[in-house]
Amino acid sequence: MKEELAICDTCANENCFIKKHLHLEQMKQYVSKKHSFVCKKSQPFIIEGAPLQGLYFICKGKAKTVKTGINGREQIVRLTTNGDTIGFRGFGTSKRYLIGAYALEDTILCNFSNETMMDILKNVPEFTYALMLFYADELNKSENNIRKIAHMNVRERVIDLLLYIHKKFGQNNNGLIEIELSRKEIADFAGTTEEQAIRILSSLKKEDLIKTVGKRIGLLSPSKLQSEIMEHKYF
DNA sequence: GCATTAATTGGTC
DNA sequence: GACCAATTAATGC
Repeated sequence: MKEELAICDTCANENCFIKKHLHLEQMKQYVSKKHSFVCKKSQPFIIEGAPLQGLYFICKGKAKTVKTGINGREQIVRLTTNGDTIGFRGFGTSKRYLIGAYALEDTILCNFSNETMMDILKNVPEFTYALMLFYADELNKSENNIRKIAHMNVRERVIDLLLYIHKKFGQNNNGLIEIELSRKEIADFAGTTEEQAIRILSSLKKEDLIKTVGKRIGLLSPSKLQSEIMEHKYF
């Protein structure tokens, strides 16, 4: 039953790198070599500093990737969901993972071994080219994040996060964003402490800009929030 | 139902 | 804006 979890042929993730190139005849042999499994909520599937074990793709679910700082403080680097890929950094250049990854909910993952990935990269130029474009895009995002952390204050970074998850995960018909992050995780993303994140959420709530139901957050006025961080969006 | 964990608030540096 | 303490809410077992 485990291997039945994720079949690329019937997968709905059109944005997945594998799925996008599945029409190529050569890809079929590699796809059959992948290994898929379930990672339970809040469990890690990549340990920071552990030896590389290939590339992971999210078939269904959500995950965070983190970097651990000096005093045990974590920085959330990226949030990922269906079709996204994880563990691509350090590929070829490093023997160990430079990030850790945790499931934010029960998540079905697909794993391609180092050897399989190497074969694909060497033999399927379309795939390699697409991955290069992806890297370039990720680098750009990473540079934007540096700027954000340098120039934005905490309130602005929290607002930025809210708009980001709003855009990435969407809002359901109750007006709540389709992801559950703990206050700690919000803080880890915004590069601050849990208390500070809570205070900012509280004031945003008082200002009628957001609403909260348990861990879920809803944006009442995305445009107002957007305008508050507008000055940082020059690009 | 109890026990551990998360969220919140207030205060100090 | 971080760190600590106290209280309350939520969640796991």
